[in-house]
Amino acid sequence: MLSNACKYAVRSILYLGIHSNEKKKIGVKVIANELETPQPFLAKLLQQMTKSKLVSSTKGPNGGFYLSDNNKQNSIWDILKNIDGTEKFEQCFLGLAKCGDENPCPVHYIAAPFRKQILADFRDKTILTLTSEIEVSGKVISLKQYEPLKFQ
Amino acid sequence: MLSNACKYAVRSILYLGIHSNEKKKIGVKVIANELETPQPFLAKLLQQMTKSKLVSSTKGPNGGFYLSDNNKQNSIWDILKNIDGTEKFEQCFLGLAKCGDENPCPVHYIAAPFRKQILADFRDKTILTLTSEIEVSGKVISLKQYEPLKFQ
DNA sequence: AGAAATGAAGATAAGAATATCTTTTTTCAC
DNA sequence: GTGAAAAAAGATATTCTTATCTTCATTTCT
Repeated sequence: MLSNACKYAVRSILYLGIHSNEKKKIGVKVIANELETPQPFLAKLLQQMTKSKLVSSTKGPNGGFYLSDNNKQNSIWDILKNIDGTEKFEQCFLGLAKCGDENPCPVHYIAAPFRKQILADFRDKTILTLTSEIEVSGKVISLKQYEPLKFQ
Repeated sequence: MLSNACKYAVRSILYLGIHSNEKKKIGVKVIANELETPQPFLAKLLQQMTKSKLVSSTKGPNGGFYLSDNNKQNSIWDILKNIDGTEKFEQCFLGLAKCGDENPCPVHYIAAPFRKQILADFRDKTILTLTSEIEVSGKVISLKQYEPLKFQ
């Protein structure tokens, strides 16, 4: 559904949302290791996201990546926009230019409601909301493949 | 969402479902032209689908592709399975191996219901059902980009 | 039987996504 | 200020998707 790049991006931002802040920065090596993603590839993604203000960073010793309070006000949708672009979610399922409610393709009414809902959810929830939810609910989340992190 | 290949595949099968039968076969050139898809690429796809019994074909003059009654009993899901594979729809949205209802990732409850529903719809409806729906409802469908086909 | 129409099969090419490697710049600690 | 740690930037490699081209095989029609 998402590209690998985008999956890594979302996961790394959620990871930073939970584990980092202005005072506690985290290096690529640690993040890549925790999330089990290819390290240099993730580095590129983090650079890109730093440029577009989704993530913050500082260089030098004790430097690394973190989310500022501002960064935490972004949504999953903002990440998708930056990495994959949003066409995938806004286009007709069969790639037809003129598909819409008045001119539905054969699977329009199967795919459209989903698209609408997921889009709304991804736009409305901030990173802060998401990470709070995770922490408050005490749910297990599985950012690392075989070693789910527990909260609460 | 789907690969181009898969979009072309679905559209060509729906097209054949509506316009072809054992007595009326249609050549690649016509299909590719009607659907505005790259011709040689579509040819490959149709060959592949013929091999896996999603489509029927005969060679020679007046030959071409068509859907047998059997072919029409397949579903959209069968096409996806054959072209893209179904991982995309069955995997966790963030690509996490252990994500599931008991071990949800942060966006699991946003993505999962949709996935479940769309999967069910695509599995349950046969090509025959879909094409009948299209014809019965009198709806406009837009298989060709700027010249929607009308039925009824 | 022979010619023409059509799909089948195989080889090749172009582009994007994925991934890595190397060099440069910045910052901190001493 | 010097050295080390870290991100930033740029160059390169690999794989997958998308697409095309060429040749072969089959069928129909006369």
